[in-house]
Amino acid sequence: MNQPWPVSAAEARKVQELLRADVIVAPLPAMPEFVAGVDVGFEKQGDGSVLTRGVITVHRWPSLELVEYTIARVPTTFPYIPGFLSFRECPAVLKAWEQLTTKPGLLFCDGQGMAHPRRFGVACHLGVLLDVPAIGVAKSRLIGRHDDVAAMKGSTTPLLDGDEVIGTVLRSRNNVKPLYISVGHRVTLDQAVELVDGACRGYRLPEPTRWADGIASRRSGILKKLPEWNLENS
DNA sequence: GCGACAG
DNA sequence: ATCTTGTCGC
Repeated sequence: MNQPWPVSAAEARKVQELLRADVIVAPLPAMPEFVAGVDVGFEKQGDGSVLTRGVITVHRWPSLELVEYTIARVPTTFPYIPGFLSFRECPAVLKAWEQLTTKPGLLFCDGQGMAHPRRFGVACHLGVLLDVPAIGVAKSRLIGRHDDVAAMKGSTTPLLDGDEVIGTVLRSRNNVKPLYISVGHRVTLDQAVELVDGACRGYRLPEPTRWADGIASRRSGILKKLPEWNLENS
């Protein structure tokens, strides 16, 4: 887990083609006691440099109450290139993982899992590196085609790349843009969809993702609900 | 060459 | 992702 990190898309591509063989698609044996939301944000520094801010929120299942969260910052080294997002975001997330007191047994990652050109999106990358079950929860499509999804919450339609099912488009809330769900690691697609749907509490994003996203993007709505927000935290 | 393109 | 205000709808 501490090999030289890719610096170019060409190197990153080789890493993806090597690690994709480690992705395991199998049912989660039992629901873990803790699940987590993973997301990333960026901070421009005065000198023009950029810091990547990784956030992991841990929740008890099935109440989804927040039990802990960590924030880690690292210099941003990899550019944003569609298909190579994980190489830009993982370093900060791995650091945030090391800071956790309670290691969760399932990750809700912001981005694609196998619904990726080489079947190795950020959810697969994190799941394999940490060897923890992971689900890809993306807010928009990277690749694949699909029919329109019914407007009612809970509706789904398969995401296809040719004749291969690479994910599921899920309407997590009435009349809102659907979510793109895919397997990250150690879960089946049907399970992933069921878990995401079961983790939604009236909002478009499942709770873990919503909290991690709120903290990573520094939205006051979520920040003010944090246990100790009067101090000089994040 | 042209268009698409997670965050 | 980030830069940014108000506004339409349930």
